[in-house]
Amino acid sequence: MRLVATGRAESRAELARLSGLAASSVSLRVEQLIDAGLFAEEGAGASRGGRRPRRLRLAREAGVFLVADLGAHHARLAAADLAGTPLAVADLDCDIAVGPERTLTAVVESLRALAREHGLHDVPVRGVGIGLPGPVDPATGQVVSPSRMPGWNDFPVRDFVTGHTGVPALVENDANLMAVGEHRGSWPSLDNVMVIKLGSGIGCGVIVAGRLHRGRGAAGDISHVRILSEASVDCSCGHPDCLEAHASGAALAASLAAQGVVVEHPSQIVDLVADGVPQATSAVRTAGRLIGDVLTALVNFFNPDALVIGGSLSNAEPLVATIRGVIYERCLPLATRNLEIATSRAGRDASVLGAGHLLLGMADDWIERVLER
Amino acid sequence: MRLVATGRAESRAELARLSGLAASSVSLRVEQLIDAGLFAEEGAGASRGGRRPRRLRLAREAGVFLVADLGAHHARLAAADLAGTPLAVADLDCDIAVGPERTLTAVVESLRALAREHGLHDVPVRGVGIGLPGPVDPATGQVVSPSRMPGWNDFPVRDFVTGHTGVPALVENDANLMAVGEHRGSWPSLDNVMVIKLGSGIGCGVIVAGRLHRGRGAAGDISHVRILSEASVDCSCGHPDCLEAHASGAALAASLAAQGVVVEHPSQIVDLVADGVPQATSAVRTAGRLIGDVLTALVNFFNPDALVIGGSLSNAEPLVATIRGVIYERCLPLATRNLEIATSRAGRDASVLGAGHLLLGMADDWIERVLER
DNA sequence: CCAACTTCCTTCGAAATCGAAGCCAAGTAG
DNA sequence: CTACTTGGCTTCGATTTCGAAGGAAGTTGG
Repeated sequence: MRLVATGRAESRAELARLSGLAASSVSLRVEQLIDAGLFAEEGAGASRGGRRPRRLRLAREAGVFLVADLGAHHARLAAADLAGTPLAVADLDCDIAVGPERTLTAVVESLRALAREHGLHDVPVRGVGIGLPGPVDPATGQVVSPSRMPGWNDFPVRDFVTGHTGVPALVENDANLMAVGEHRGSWPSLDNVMVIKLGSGIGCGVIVAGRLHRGRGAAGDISHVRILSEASVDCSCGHPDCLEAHASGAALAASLAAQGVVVEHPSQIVDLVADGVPQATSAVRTAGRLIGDVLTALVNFFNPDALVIGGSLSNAEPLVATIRGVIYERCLPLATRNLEIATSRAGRDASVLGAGHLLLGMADDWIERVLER
Repeated sequence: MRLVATGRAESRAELARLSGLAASSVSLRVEQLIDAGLFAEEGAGASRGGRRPRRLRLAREAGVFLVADLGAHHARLAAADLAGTPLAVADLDCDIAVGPERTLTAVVESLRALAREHGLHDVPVRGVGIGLPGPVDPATGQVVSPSRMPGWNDFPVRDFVTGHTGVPALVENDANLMAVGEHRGSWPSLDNVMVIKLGSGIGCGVIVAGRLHRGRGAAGDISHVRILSEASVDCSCGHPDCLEAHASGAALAASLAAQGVVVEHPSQIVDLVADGVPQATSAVRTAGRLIGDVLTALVNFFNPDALVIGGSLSNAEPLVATIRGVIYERCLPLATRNLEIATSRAGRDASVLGAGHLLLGMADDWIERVLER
């Protein structure tokens, strides 16, 4: 089912090749899935020199996932099919600082409304995904010591959402969702990918051997590395000169404000850079150098196949160019020999795709239930 | 077979529990393995409240692995059982700079002699493992752009060794072997482990999700990260102020030599520190601070369960204490909350154990052949 | 147009795997 | 000492999976 959902297989024959199962076993199980209403047959595919395959796809009635990617003041909502492809999206203003109960209740309500408005009432909801701008304990689905989410510490987000919807819930850090989405959407054949999210904060998600690396829940933090800089700035974490305190969108906004240039959102910095405002360009280049320096050590250590730069600031070309330059200059040739450095391709829907992918990964339970019927 | 070799299972019942196979299937296959001479039954184990299990272990005649861990001027040789436990060890002086053919021929010959001398002539050799102090391409078993191994670049080490022995050969970076061995021997239940090898150079191996992370072959490099320091030193890699140029055993020896203290081998630095020679202690503390700074970023990023410090310098207590202090002070609390920082437990035999573990992992082919007979 | 491939998919007997039941050999409680 | 409990291991019929063979539906080249 996963092979069909990810688009890697479109026919029984491809399923057999990729899964390693015998063709006869594949046929049997595909038939079960069709009978259960999860798969649908859709015409014939292109011939590869012999009989044309009968194309398989997920049935529309197989189900949907509802996904919300929360930021500090904003949530991106989506209803997606089981492959993670968005069927309907919406934006919701909400202040995460009002606490988990109110925020999540509003989000779940809006997700339901979204699905209803787009004629999905007859399609069962198979899971809910929540992206949060803070560290999440994968075992419990709780937020742990978030810096900018008052009231959320140790709140059982997963249980709360499952309780209010009755379906499996996935709770994950926003950068991690983005990393899974980028990998699944744009680099599925690469094993090791690093995804940096440059927005008002600096986040990072890591794919190792094709799977999200969570560590003990804190993996992927790159924002509190000490950097070398002339001016000393204290970071919210209590240490001086963290990367985030110098190079995040929020830090850039503050430094621009000190020069008389007022910005409210990181995307406005991108606009200023595009307009050629010199203070903005210079600030962004400095940030790029700092971020690049930190990434140098991580690229040498982790030796990824690709480094993807996303988040709203990734549209500032000088920023990306500077990062790229620093990495190619300072890293070991062996580490950069085959390294792709690219900007996000999936864009804002990467997290939806990522959540869909992870939700499908925990779908074994309900799939089995559906098949038994 | 792997479960028995690693000591995780000692009876058919344990195999069934851990493998997920049905007890009846386990019994069948164990019988095959015993018939083929790979397993042996050995008395009864401790009762867990019912009938006592019949203990299983690898048969002596099942085979041995031959392992050589090469350094710049020295090789550690061992014959090990299929579990990686050393049955016989030896040391060999050899200069790696004479090139791969001569070095490997001598090593293979000495390994054969070692096995012969210890009465293992009747036991089949199932594989040969070679540890090298440079980057190895996992796909081809070749060394790639090693800095201190003249003549080895792109030499097909694996094919050469297989050609001269007729058995599967494993070629791997020395720090990687050590990492696998430490993980397998001392921290088998942890998923994510970082192992640092502090000797005349600085190496690092990474275990992610229980498996060795190789990246594109260069993963685990931490020695060419730029550090901040007053005195500028050029590194062999062409960049200034790499960690290795300041904090490796070789760098420490050079800096001590400049102060009139002559050392030839990193272990002598440990002796000097133990004797309380102030220049040595001070040098080692400075190195610890630099290494700790670099590790801080990596610990935040990778969020391991354990950080193991090995190599000959790991016996210098002030060095380890300084590293530990820097990490606990600078890392995110979330990253250090459950972090173990320990020194090597397996010591010099870690690489042997690691090679054995990896060789058993690629043993499917010959096991199948043995069973078919 | 036709024969000679290719590839896709299903059919059907063989082989592997499972799981319930039962036997075996210990510990344990009275 | 006996009866009961617990866990280890095997037996045997049911189920799943496999793989060779063959039919179906194409392409390719004369």
